[in-house]
Amino acid sequence: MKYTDIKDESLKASFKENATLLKVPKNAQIISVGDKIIDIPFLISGTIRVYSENYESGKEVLLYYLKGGETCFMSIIAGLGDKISKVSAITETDCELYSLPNSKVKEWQIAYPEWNNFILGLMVKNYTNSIKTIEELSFLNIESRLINYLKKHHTNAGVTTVLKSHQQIAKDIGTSREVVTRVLKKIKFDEKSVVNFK
Amino acid sequence: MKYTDIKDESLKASFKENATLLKVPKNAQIISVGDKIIDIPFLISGTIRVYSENYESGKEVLLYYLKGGETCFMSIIAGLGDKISKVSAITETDCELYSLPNSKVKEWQIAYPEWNNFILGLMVKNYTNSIKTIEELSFLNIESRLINYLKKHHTNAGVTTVLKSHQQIAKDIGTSREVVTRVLKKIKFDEKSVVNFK
DNA sequence: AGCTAAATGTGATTAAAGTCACATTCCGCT
DNA sequence: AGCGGAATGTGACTTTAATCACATTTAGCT
Repeated sequence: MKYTDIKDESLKASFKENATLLKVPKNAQIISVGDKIIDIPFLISGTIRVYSENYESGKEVLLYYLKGGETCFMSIIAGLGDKISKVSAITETDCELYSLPNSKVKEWQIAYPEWNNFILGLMVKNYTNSIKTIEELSFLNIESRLINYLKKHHTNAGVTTVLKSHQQIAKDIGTSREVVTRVLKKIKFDEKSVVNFK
Repeated sequence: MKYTDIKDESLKASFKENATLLKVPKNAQIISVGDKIIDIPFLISGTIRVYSENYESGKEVLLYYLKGGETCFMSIIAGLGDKISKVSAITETDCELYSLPNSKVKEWQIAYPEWNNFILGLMVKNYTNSIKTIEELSFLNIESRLINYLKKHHTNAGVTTVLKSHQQIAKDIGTSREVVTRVLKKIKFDEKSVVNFK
């Protein structure tokens, strides 16, 4: 469920009242590890990449992408907990978003049953997703993980088209550029492939 | 926060009223992938291992252990969502637990602010934990993962003592028994080691 | 004490993925 | 059209961990 689907008029009014509309340019570092989380972003348009990074190795893992109508569960978690972000987030395109003080999350849970449902829905979706990621990392080889990635991150509805560079894909699945190039070439010639290339 | 810390008398009474006390023997498969989740376990005593398994490879990954006073967040998630478990759980020792119909989780969230806080606390703890697992799987080699595992799963307060066989440890961190044996031997001789062995 | 099964130890080999080093191709720009 | 930087392609090599195939040790039991 998206925050844009909220029906309760009074809740909608509260949201408007407390949220600040922000425009953020492409490639802006919205959150870095260690930042204090005071506001929760509710995306109107654009794409935000939420990821975890390891400074020693320079490696990253994608946690999820945020698109219009979505909000960052990790920010909600940080806002409810110690307020310190364990992850980073960067805009991949120009973005418009509402910025909501994290105190509202808890406050509205008591005041608005619909908000409570919304948060529970986020919790189910995001936790399930993180378990899936753990399973992928534990059980699948790079080829399968790449195939899953392509299926998940295509842009057109029917045809699977990924508009990213091999480098970007490599960062998302936590491997190197060469490996992506090689495996991608292998997949092209394999029957397995459900993915169409340019 | 543990469920045993709940203060609200009326909530405590509701819990007593709706929960069923169960005794489960050692090595009982409490939940398997695909099972319908109707009840949420609240552990009184004993240890339950919650894990994800891959049938093709026979591999597993530990998600977490449950001990006295704890409850299974994955069950709560399943109970709130499609009710189908994506994970498995087995008792590692004889266990005593309260079994609570999953419908109460949502119901009490509205009725009892303390319950709402309890669920939010679980959410923060479990989500944070799952992100940590993702980071470990992505960034650390087996040696570091094993060290982290030993630190986390020791039994005595001061001295790190793990009472499991190499086979069990291997299952938990998703590798093979030989690798655990080898790495464990290496760690013993390394300065790195913070772990005491028998 | 002696038997057995479980647990641990270890070398050799294989497989998967990461790294290095460089060639080639593509694409935006004036 | 042509220049330059980004993106892709590829061989060779290294590293890490998994697998195989046994040997040895330990612990529980009568």
